[in-house]
Amino acid sequence: MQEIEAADLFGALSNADRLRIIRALVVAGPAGLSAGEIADHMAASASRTSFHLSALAESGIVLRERQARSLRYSVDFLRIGALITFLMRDCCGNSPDLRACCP
Amino acid sequence: MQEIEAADLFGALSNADRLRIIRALVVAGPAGLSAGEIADHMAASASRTSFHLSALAESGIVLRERQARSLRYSVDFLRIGALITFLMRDCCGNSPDLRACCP
DNA sequence: TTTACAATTCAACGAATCTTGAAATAAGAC
DNA sequence: GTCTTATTTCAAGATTCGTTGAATTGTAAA
Repeated sequence: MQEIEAADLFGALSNADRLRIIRALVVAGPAGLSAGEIADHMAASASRTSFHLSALAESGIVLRERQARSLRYSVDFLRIGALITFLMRDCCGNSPDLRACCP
Repeated sequence: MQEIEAADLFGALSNADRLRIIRALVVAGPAGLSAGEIADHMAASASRTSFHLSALAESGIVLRERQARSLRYSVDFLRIGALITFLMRDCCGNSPDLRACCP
């Protein structure tokens, strides 16, 4: 992963609303959640939720698929895993100090 | 770690210049680098480098210590480790899918 | 085809971020 | 003390981000 791509992914994670969305999607599992369910979960407006979902989808952290009238979102674990790998290996030199801090 | 704190840390990582600074500091090891050495390494102006260093220091990802006329910066591995732990455990539910993606 | 529902897009605005170059601060050398 | 070096801070401008509410698109049901 290149630095610019990693920076974009970190940018997608740099907002508390978006972190809460990701957590909800992880709990939901592979089936994911609809945009409306996510908005309910966050007690946020539809447009605000959609704004954040678009940021996550554009970065590739979440996947989106139409299902009848709803759009279903789910987490892309491969992408998050690639980001963690970047942080530990490419960015932080796979340092023993870091490994020790991340059990 | 709380969501807002994690979001701030991700924000500190959401810039390619700052990722390059971190990489240089990791390579430099515990001794760290002075602000001037970092600016040379990045081929960026002193003020621009200082702006990004302040962002990293304020988030706590890097530590700063005066040494004669220089300010010496170094990485705080504990803080990065705590962020990775948040991402894998608190945010992503310690999912086996994620563990599998992050060897 | 009309109606209702699900979700996004748009327009507007304020807030935050990033860059640049000039000015100010901090610390040591002379 | 003055001078020099190292770094930050300031001011200005451009860009991007986040929120709100209204308008729009897409899909299915009646």
